[in-house]
Amino acid sequence: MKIVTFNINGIRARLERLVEYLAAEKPDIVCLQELKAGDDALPADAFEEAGYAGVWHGQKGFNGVAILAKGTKPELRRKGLPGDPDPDQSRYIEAEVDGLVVASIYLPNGNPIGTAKFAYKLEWMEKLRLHAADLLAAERPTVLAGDYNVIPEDRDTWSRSAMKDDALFQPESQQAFRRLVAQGWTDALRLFHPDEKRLYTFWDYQRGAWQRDAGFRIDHLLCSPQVADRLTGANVDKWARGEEKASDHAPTWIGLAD
DNA sequence: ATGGTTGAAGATCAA
Repeated sequence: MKIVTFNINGIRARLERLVEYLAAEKPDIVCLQELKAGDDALPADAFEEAGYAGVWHGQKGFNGVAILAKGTKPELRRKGLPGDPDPDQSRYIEAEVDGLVVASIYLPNGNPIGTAKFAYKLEWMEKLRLHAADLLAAERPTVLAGDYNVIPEDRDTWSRSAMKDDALFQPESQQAFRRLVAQGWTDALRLFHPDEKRLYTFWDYQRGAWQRDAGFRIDHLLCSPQVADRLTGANVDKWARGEEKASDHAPTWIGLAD
C-alpha cells in the first residue's frame, strides 16, 4: 500500500499534474495540502474520474487540505485541530481509510520570524502535539502526513546559512518537531535513508533552485508504532517536480505491507 | 540589500 503526501500548490492550477501522478504511481491514499480553493471550487468530479474519492477542508485562496483514497471513500474523523488557534485556516483534516487513521497537515509557514506569524506556528505545533498524543494513546495504525514547514536537521537543507533566519529552520521549530516525534512517531523518510545527503521534498521556484538541487526536506510522514511495524519503504517521487508547471513540492510516500 | 517565481485574488499577499 502506497501512502503519499503532496503539497499541490493550487489544486486548480495543478489538476492535470495530479491526475497524471495518480495514473503513474497509483497511490492508495493521497494527502494533499495547499488546495487554495474553497470546498465548492474543488474538482471532485475529476478526482472521481481518476478513481479516487475524498474528504476535504478547503479554504478560498489559501491553505486547504484533503485526503483522497483509491476505490474507497475516506471516513471523516475531524476537520481542524482541537483548540485550533485559528479555525478559519483550513490546515488539518483526519479520516479513517483502509483501517488506518490518516491526517493531512499543512503546518503554518511562520515567516517572518519575530512576528505573530511565527508565534502562530509554534502555537499550532503545540496543539498538534497534544492531539498527536491522544492519537498515539489509541494504539491504532496512524499516519500524520503533510507539509510540516519544518526542516528537522542541518542535513535536511542544501544550505544552513541561507535558511538561518527562516521560520522553517529555527531552533524553536525544530525543537517542537523533535518533541512531537519523541512521543513515539517514526519519521519514515529518514528511517529508510539514514545517510542520504540530499533527501529533499521542496525546491523553490526562484533562483533555479530545482536545477541546482537547492532544496530542503519539509514534507513528512510520521508513523505510529502500529504503522512503523508495517513499513516496506519510503521515498520522494522527484520526477514529478521536474514536470512542466510542477508544484514546488514533490510527492513523498511510504509503502506498507498489507 | 535585493531579487528572483508562482497561485489566487483582485490592483497584493502568502509562500
